[in-house]
Amino acid sequence: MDPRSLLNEQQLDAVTVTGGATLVLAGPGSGKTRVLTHRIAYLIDQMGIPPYRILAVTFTNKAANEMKKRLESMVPERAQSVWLGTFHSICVKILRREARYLPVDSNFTIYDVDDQAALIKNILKDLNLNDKLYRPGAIQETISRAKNEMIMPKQYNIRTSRDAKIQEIYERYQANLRACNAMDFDDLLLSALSLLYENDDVREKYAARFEHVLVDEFQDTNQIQYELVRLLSSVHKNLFVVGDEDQSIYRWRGADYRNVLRFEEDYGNFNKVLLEQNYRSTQKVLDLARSIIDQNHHRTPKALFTERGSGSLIRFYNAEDDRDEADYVVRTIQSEIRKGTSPASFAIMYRMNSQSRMLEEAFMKAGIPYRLVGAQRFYGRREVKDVIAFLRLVYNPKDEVSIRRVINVPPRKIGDKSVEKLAEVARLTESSLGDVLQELGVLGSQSEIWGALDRSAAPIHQFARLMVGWLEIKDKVSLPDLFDRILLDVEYQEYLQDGSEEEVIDRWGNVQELRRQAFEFEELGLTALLENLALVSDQDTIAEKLDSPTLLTLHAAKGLEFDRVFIIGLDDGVLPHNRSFEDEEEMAEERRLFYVGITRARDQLYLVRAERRSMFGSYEIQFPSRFFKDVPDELVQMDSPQRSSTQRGYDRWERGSYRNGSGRSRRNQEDLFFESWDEKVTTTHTWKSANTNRENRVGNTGHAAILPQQSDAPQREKKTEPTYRAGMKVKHPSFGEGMILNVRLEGDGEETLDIFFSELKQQKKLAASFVKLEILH
DNA sequence: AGTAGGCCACTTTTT
DNA sequence: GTGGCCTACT
Repeated sequence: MDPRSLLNEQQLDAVTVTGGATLVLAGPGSGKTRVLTHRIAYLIDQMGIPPYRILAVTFTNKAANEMKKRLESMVPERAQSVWLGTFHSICVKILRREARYLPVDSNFTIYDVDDQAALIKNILKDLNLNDKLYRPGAIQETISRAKNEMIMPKQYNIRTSRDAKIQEIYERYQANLRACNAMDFDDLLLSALSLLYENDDVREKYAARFEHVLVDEFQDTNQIQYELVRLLSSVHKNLFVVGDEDQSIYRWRGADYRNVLRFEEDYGNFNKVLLEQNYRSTQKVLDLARSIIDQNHHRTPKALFTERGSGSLIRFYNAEDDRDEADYVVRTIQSEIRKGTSPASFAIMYRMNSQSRMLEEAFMKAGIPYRLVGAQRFYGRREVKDVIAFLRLVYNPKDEVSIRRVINVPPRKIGDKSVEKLAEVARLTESSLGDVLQELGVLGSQSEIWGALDRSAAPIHQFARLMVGWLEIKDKVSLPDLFDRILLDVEYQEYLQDGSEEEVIDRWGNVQELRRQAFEFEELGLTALLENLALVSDQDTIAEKLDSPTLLTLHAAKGLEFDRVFIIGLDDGVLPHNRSFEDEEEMAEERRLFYVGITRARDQLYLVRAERRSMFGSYEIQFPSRFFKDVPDELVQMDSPQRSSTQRGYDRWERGSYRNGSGRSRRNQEDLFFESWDEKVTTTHTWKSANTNRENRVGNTGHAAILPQQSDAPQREKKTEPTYRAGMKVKHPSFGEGMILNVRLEGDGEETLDIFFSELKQQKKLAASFVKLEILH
């Protein structure tokens, strides 16, 4: 293999650079993966580095698998010995090996968000906390954030009484994880890091082993991951990182692209290589990408260039509504396919998974098969989780979350009361739910616990015996046999029979898919299967070969490329998402997300938006994405019929006529609207009729193109001066007379009023633009 | 203990 | 619009 013939000058520099730390700043499509794989091959083949002394870390399994595949073709056999995987999988590998240093056993279970939520719910029940006030999901996120910042329960900063409660939950949560012999996603990284921090010999062992450490997508590392690679490369100091700050889209997950700057500080005389030649896109695509990303500050400007030629114009379609948007996409693809374009060359990208629905319907109607990445969440399906829970409790009988999940599946007359009783016994005997069940399974009515169980004793005993049976055979029979035995024992197939026919087929099909995986992992065993199930997301399990258009989120699109890319939902509030409106950094990230989407396209890019969009079952008027403001006119060709360029969505943005009508403020108004309505006034009815009216209006006029400017819809009219003052007396059509207590002028020009209504004897918060208030004096 | 019917939150993005 | 979850009934 001669790397010289396959690489450009910059790439070759990166591949062959020696001596310490190297930072490669790689623009999109600049051959980043090629550089990484070639470098690994080069180290093995030319530098004589033993493959097992190389560690390469990626963010997604997809990336890891891709690299594995390429490496395999370059240095056959030897490629397998390279430590190559995601941060999480590498950490698991280390943790299982070094379990003697850990508070868990080597067969620990990995808990996903659902498991975490289940655990938190149990704790909330124990603490008698209202799960409306303490939402398990929110607490889970809070704990996760703390862990990402390396804050342990004891260090948790308490400022409010709620913080105190959260700290208590956090503390119990960690204790329960330990008791369940389990780790959550964050623990995998955090425990690995503290293992290396606290045990010099362990750190030495790994750091001495890894002569070369390579990191992909370095801009997406968080603090913990940064520390991990720093420690793992601390002996040989051959750290090679590849990244692009413009493609950093995981800030919300703790990613900190400033790690690039930290790198520059921590490794004084490092090598820096810029990869600027783009091999993917046409110049038009790159021009657009550049005009979008150049609006972001604090970045290393890159001069991306291509030799692929100018290419065709970016096409823009301003859809009437989200159905029209989906129809446009499908229509366009259909006509291209008829012209001979391969269906697989298309990708449709969107901000939120929920946006795929309309597309799926349109594709189905057109009879075009499609490939959906993520979303559907195979692993989130009830039957899949059930079966995995059975396998997990066999693998790790301390796994209380899994036991609780399936102890009464299929229903065998074991209710909450009985489970709590068992859990109480476990607590008193300082054992686990699994231990208690095992004792019951073995001793039956001889067990001391038996007496306490009354009616549920028999069914519990039955389940316990099954469990003991599985534990006995788990090391003796093959994985598929164990799998079948469990399903037969609990009569799972029969259990799935109720429900509609398609549903049954669907569910059982999912179980069969798991069974197929059990066969696939027959050699590697239960540990590997469960690990794969925990760490490999749906994103990675999509059939590669399918010759169909791909539907995926912008996040999922990173690292991929397609001939023809649609980016849909370019509305303010969708992309950029309205949760980013308040925070400049988050807005910059939305822009990067858009940039990532644009740069996935090789030849043709389509930008699509919709003037109305159904959300939560009702229609909402949308305004064009503010990013349109940075799209140069000369790059765009209009695809919308009956539309002149002045009707192009973003002109309205320029006019500023709806700046106040950003998605965020509209959402707020809606919330306020709901809040302001008393239950007696049948909220939904009022709201629905408002929608129907709006719909009718659109229906009557036929085309959105000849609609009056949506932004001028009367109920959206914005004020720049407060109309109301505290102390004013007003009359509300439903609430009657009231006194204004407080007026707040939001940043977006919206007035929020606190009004005390004397008839209702109630204070209400109202959005001024939403209600017709008569000023009395 | 199981179930039906009503209520509600849901829609960022992922290992 | 819908699925998950709680409550109240059987």
